[in-house]
Amino acid sequence: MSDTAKTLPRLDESLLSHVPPFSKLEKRQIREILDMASVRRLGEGVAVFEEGAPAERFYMLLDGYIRVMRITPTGEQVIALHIPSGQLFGIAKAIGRDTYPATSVTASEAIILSWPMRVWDDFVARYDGFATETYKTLGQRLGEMNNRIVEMATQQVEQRVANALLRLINQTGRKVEGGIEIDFPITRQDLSEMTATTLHTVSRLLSAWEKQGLVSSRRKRITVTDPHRLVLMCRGGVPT
Amino acid sequence: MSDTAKTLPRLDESLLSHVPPFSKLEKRQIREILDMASVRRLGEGVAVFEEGAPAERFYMLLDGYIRVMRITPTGEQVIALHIPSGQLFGIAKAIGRDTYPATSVTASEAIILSWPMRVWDDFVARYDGFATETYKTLGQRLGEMNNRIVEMATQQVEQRVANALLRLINQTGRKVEGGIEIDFPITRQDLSEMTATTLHTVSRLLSAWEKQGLVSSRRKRITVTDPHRLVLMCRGGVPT
DNA sequence: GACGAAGTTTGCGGTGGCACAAACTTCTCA
DNA sequence: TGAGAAGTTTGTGCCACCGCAAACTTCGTC
Repeated sequence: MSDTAKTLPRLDESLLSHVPPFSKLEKRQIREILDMASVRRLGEGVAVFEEGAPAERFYMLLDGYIRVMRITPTGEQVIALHIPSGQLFGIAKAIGRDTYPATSVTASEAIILSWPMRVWDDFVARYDGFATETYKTLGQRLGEMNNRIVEMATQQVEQRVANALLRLINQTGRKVEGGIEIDFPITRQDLSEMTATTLHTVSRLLSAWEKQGLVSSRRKRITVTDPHRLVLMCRGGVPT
Repeated sequence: MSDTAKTLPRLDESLLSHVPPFSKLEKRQIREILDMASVRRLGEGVAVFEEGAPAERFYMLLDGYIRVMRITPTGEQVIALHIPSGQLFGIAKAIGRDTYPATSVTASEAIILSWPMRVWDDFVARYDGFATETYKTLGQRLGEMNNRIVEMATQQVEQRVANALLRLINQTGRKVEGGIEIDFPITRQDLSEMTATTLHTVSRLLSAWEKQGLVSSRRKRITVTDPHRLVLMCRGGVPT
């Protein structure tokens, strides 16, 4: 289970000192927290925990990206959201659950800390700002889910895909020459699972947008070259 | 604003003593809480608060039903969920927000208590079990939204409407002769806004189901007469 | 009890985007 | 360097569902 945990060097306090849930703490407290943590370095596409499993640990993503997904009885996958580094995840206890509500998979190479769920209440009680910041990110995710529901209910596929792309570059975008690139490998299939459509339709849309100079893409990589015109796309606007 | 607040008699402790967020408290504490509360009795279809407005108060629904909805820039409405009596709502502070994330409208006549948001932190700190129970209902709502996303992404209209009906009778159902009735007035339009379809399609489905004896409906009232066969409908099963 | 408003039913035609299929490109690893 | 796997592109046919339209029913109200 915790194979790679011991192989890494002792963790430095600076790792957590600028991460919101811990930013108000003193060095001494961060030391305490780090000493309780396990570290793991994971490759791409590795499951951190599965939907329905007992929530025995909670996690902090130090580097990389996490994809939160659910699987239907018929085997279809739906991607709920992506988590960027610096956020807690798997915090079932915060919403009064004792099993994980969804599956978490690494969307890129990732480094994660984790603690046994039993120390959760301690964290909340002892560390100033921890609870507040945690519930703030919870609120953000809730808002995001809310938006997705509205989108799926009212928008066409084209607009949903455009929205998904914009959200990705906002949250996980990296400036490169000629635009903003999504910072982790993402396939047409992934994008289709985020927008409730098929990889074929996503492929067609991206091809069309590429011809119009809105995006440029390689295998598993997508760069948005003209975010502004992509925004217009979201409002149901017809191109050119 | 708070016109009807004073017209009601002094509130009895028994009102809150069995409601989860307060069930662990002593009579004395409940008295404190009630003395801080404003009461309002509202008719059907009245907005309690609007999306985006500053979250100045939080609410407890004592009787009736609340519909949580969002409105798109183009004026389309999407119903996010229904809240049954005994639950808190408008608890923006719990998710680190200072504006309401959605609009709340009464789905039936309703009686609501409310407190200024400034006492929220006091409630959390002073009253045992308040925070825990609050986050539990938050978790339930989150889970419900999550399910809706998966449904909308993977299921056909017929299955979504069946699911919505079942959810409604589970959460807000009332046993009547010949089945379980949804406990508040609900139109085809409402149902369509819950399932991302049109009132026409909902009407057609209900008509078909009525002929098959699955449901029976009058204007603004729907009774599920054969929940079991409706469950089969959700799995994509074709009717007899 | 008659009028209007609100809610419901039903018909019909059009279409967005899915299902199926097949070829092509890019990566990985031996 | 070559073979297979993984990911992408593109074409074709079709149908579930929406949009529009019109008639009908139920309810509230003066």
